[in-house]
Amino acid sequence: MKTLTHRQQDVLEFIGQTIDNAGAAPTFREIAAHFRFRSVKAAADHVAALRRKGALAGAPRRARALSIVDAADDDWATARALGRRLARLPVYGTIPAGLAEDRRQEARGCVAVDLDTLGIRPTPRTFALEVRGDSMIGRHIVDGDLVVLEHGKMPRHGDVVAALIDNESTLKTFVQERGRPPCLKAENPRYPRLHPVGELVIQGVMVGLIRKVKV
Amino acid sequence: MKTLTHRQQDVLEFIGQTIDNAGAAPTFREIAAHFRFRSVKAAADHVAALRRKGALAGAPRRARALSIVDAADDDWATARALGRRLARLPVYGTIPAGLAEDRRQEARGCVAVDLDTLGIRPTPRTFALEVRGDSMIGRHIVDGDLVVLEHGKMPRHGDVVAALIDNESTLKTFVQERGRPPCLKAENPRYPRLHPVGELVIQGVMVGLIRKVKV
DNA sequence: ATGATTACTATACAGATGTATAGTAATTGG
DNA sequence: CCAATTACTATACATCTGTATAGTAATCAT
Repeated sequence: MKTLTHRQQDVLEFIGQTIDNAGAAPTFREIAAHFRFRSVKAAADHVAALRRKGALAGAPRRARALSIVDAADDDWATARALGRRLARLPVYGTIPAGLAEDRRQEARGCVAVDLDTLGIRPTPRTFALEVRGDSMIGRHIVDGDLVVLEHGKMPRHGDVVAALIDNESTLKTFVQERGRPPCLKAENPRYPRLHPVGELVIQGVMVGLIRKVKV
Repeated sequence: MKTLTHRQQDVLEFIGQTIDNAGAAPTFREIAAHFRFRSVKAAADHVAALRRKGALAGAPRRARALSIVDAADDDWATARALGRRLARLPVYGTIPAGLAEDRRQEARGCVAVDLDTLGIRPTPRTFALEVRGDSMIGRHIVDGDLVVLEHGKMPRHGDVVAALIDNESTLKTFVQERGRPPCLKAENPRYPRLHPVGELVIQGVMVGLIRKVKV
């Protein structure tokens, strides 16, 4: 990655903020107006420099077609194709068994999650679960945490999964030891039960976590 | 929500896909070309209808400035008022003492965080810190977690704060007992030291946490 | 010292783009 | 039946927008 100058970072940040706030990239003249450039070319030059250094992507000759290449990525080229997107994930208290079509009806609310931040690809079966209780305290998941899960994903040994037990969604660790049938383990000594997987439905595999701190 | 006609849903879907793929909304002429309209007005009429019904937002008279109002929401009107906002927070490995102007130079990268999700108001002094080590394991903050902090906020008893100790940012719990000077406590029995607050700089108070699960 | 890069001013232009007017045809609700 | 809505065609226009040419000045590495 080529280093950006201070000014170029300012311009990049303004473009990013405009995309986030207004939903579309600014024009050269809008950039020039913001920085009080008297010439459009100044903005165009900066954008050209940011393009050359790989920080900006998007087809030329098109209005407002700029998109940011995420600075957190090591490889600018691969990130260029992405372009940040937000997903609105339904939040459940308990997940109904089938996870049917009318999920929104059952959802308690919605969370907007930045997908690049969590590093996940969104599927229609990605959802969030508000954690109740401390059954997963051993994995440092506490009451009130928002766990992002993916439905239909194959769980691997050690993955945290949501399972329907006693008509309630509970988080458990998926245990798969060779020569034995897979089972679920609670990460709290107060809940030492092992549940065989065959008898229950695994509703999702954990891919991320969001914690709000009450202030 | 007013119902959309089939054709309007087609147009809406095309606009959404273009935004996702190309990073910017299509122009009226691009919409017309895709649907093989011979007149630009056809596309303009559709967009006007989608605007009227609340499915599309964005300033008029501006090129490619359309943005989709999320269909997952029950009430279009409320969703429009919300307008999701993202903040780009700089991510630090270690925070320099002063938290000076040229923060970006020191930042390791950027994370986009949805503010409504974390329930915080962004300030220019909001930043993220990637957690190294397990000094806060007692508060269920583990290695690799992304802690969102606010600089300049008054810490209260029990708040998690970032402090500069031995030229490195460390997370500690702020302890304020009456009749005693405030001090910092590590939430790990292996680091039992208490640091008096007067001798060091508190760089931020924790307001949120993001955890990516490696899959 | 010299060429390259950065960071601009000033002006200009072709084509892209949103918007408007005028009309046609089909469908729908009252 | 009639008015409103949908779904377009055809043409036109002002202005928005990206790009270009021609400079100036400062910094920096060779």
